[in-house]
Amino acid sequence: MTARPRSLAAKRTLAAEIETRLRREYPTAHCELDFRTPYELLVATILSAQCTDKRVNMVTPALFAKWPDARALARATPSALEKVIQSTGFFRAKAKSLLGMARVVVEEHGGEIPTTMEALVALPGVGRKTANVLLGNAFGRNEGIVVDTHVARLSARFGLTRATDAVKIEAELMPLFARDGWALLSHLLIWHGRRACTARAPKCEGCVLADICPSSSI
DNA sequence: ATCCCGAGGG
DNA sequence: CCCTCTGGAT
Repeated sequence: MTARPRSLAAKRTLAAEIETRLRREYPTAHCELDFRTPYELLVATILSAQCTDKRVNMVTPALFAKWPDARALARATPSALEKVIQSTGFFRAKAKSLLGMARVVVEEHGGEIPTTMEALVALPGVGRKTANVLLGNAFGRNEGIVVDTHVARLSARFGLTRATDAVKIEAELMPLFARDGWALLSHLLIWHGRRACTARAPKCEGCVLADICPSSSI
């Protein structure tokens, strides 16, 4: 347990220590979604909202066998698609997103998933979080830190950020970490947020960051 | 009951 | 800023 960092320098020092420790704690942290192409990762990521990656991985093999790329998916009927993805929840909204996404990809990008933040976010059902996952994990880009609820909560607890809006949190967070490796860093923060730094009843005992955390209960 | 690596819409 | 969309796991 420590005081909340005040200066930019103090925040950077804390951020670097957090990253070092998390890299050591989770040497094999990686994206748990199964995918072989950018198209597959985009579909899987859209399906992963409010759903575990395990469950997404249970439905995607059938989905990709039926609709192996955006051109095929664009021709799917909503009911057939809904049937396949039903167990991931929000299935009507997700089917609508997937179909709209596939159609825009075919009509405006020649059937290939676009590789820029601007074009990705313009796709139906694709927000900043999903776009960041694609950029980091499918295109090897390094354009930002993925800010989801876990990253938002964890960085707030460490006093690294004050904003509640994801875009502002990202802007506050990026200057604090080294410029390379944001994709891996995002995974580490999310991973730790899910496993230890949970929303309710965080597992501070045994947390590798407890002694440098301003919010730790121990 | 409560939570899940969100996005769109009012 | 609020609400809604949904099934499954715990």
